Amino acid sequence: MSVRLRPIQALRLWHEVGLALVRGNGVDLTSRQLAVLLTIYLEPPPHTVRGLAAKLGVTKPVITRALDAMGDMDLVSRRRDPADRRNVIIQRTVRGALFLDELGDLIAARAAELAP
Amino acid sequence: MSVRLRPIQALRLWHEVGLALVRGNGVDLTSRQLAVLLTIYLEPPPHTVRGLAAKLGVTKPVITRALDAMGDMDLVSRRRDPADRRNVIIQRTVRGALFLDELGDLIAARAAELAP
DNA sequence: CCCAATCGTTTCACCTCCGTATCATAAACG
DNA sequence: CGTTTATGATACGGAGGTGAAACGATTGGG
Repeated sequence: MSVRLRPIQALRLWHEVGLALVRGNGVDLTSRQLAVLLTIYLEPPPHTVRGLAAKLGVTKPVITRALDAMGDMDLVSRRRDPADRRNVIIQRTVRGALFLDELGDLIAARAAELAP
Repeated sequence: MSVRLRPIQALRLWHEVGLALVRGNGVDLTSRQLAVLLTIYLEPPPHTVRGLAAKLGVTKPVITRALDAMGDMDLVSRRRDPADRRNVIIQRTVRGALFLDELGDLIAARAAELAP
């Protein structure tokens, strides 16, 4: 049980988590890359390059390159859609799920500290 | 009154706010720039380039350039410390305070929706 | 069939960011 | 004073991101 998060506490939450991500050792993602990753893991599949581009309001190459970068980090994977081979289906990976699990725990823990 | 924010809700919160920032028309900040801005506005002054660099675990040029960029957007301002003219004191601006007010409201509003 | 439409990728020129190294200025100290 | 130390800014090369445009691959409608 906790009181509603107030704006000042919300900023402190963003601040602390942002610091943890910036100082973070391993993965460092662009804000757009993180937005892509969260969309893939939180919204119902299937996910396509075009759909993600529209969702974020950016051009398709932005998505392609974000997927390249995160694919190299093994956070997502791609495969052709067998039904329509023009499409590319973006899939989750174990490492990506683990990364977001930890991020969710981090945010929730800081929120609990700020609004007990 | 709200239940404690759970990890999955925390991720949804980050996702929605991240989307709003990415799609947002106006100010476009790097995660490091936002971390600098939040530090300036949330932690007690005075703030110096060196102190901010240590706080974020980055080199001094990163801070100098972040301040350049955010100074152009009128989110922060700099002035020499009259006591020790080697130092630069980073100061808040009306526009920066307004931007962070709106961000705090945005986060708090989304959090209230997610964990009612 | 064939040709237009769709999808993801690639190319291009430009810009910004990063860290290292260096610089100019200013204070501290012998 | 002159030297050392400290601070912030700048130069530089490298890496990566961005949008616009063009490109292959694939589909589906006429």
